[in-house]
Amino acid sequence: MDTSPQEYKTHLQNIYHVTEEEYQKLLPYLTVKSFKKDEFVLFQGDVCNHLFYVEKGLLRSYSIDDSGKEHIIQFAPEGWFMGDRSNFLFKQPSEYFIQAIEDTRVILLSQEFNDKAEELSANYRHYNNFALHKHISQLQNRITMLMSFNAEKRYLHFIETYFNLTLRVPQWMIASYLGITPEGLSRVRKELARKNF
Amino acid sequence: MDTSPQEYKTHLQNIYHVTEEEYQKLLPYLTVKSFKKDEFVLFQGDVCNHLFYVEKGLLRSYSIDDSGKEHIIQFAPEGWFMGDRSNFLFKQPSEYFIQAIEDTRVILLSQEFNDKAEELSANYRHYNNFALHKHISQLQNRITMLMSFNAEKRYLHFIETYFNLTLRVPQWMIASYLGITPEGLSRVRKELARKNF
DNA sequence: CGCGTGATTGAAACCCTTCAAGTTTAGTGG
DNA sequence: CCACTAAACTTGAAGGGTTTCAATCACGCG
Repeated sequence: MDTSPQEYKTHLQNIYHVTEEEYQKLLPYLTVKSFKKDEFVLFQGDVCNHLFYVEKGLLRSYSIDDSGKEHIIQFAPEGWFMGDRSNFLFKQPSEYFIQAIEDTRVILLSQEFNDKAEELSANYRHYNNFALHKHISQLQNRITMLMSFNAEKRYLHFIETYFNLTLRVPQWMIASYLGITPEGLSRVRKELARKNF
Repeated sequence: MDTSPQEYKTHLQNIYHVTEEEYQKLLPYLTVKSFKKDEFVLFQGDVCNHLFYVEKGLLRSYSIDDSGKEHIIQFAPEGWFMGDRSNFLFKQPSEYFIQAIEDTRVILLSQEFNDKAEELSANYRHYNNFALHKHISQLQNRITMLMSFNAEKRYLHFIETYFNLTLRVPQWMIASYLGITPEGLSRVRKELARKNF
């Protein structure tokens, strides 16, 4: 066991206002797991049976396209969720890898947890609905960015939105997330420095 | 009134297995509205108070970026939903325009409808959850496509996925959806014809 | 018929990638 | 703690895919 059950509770209280009674009923559906830097949380092709809540550390999810190129889908630092949401519910093989960028401790939430929590608490239902809509909003912004921003704008948008990550994530991963090459990003940064940004 | 209430029912039955009793309670939260070709269903900046279910016709949603360029977010033919999901729940001003590409009849679902339906029916909750996850899955695919496909692949992917739309939607709109210029798409098509595709 | 919109085509320009080489940084074992 | 090595980052030159701009063609509709 990685952490005491008490820690779960704090997280559920943070996530939504869980009662003691609900908490006792949900406890069996939660697991804590730790991953070392570079370790894989999920492999492409495996079924993603859990949603991962990052307690500490940093995860990334990415796919590999036909030409063997990596594309980073998402970063998840402390307090964020990670998972192949599109295949979690449908129990399809995941299209993504999930890997630890730092030593990371995650809470695993199973589909049963979700079902049970939704059954028990209207509060959780609202919270979950909120989270899904937030996710949609974020994906939509990403699409808009990919369609209308050039490399420089994308990078500026990234450091504006995820400033804390720019220091923890290697540059080539940021490039991959932005849909440009590492060389491309290097040149963008050089140009920004020249304009003494 | 555009259509008889009876038509609503069929749609709710299609969407999920609504009972007669539930249906009677939900009826007040639904409206039907018709739009002529090119008419606007929603303007950027307005609050999107409804989700739109397309009964007949075809809608598009799009944003306009800083340089004045249109970017098509989504098409919605019969049986599809349309709406600014990211701002519907949060009642924020919409970032998108929604416009009718053909004469279109839609059912307007208010937030109250959603709340009420979720309260009444576990069936609806599951359905709604399913729909949100499907939406996430679709957005994720779009991002992967934008990051790893060139113009030709994007177009081939489009006609494979939405073949019925290629005949109803003007070419420049498809180009906008794919994130390329109309000229670019024209050249892609020429090249595909040359390779007698 | 003529006008406006959409589609096509060509030439030049641009942004970004690719490839290759060099430099810096970070981690490991002696 | 230094030396060594691999990985990350930088830089340059060449090339490719797409855009931009402008002109032309095709078509549908009042």
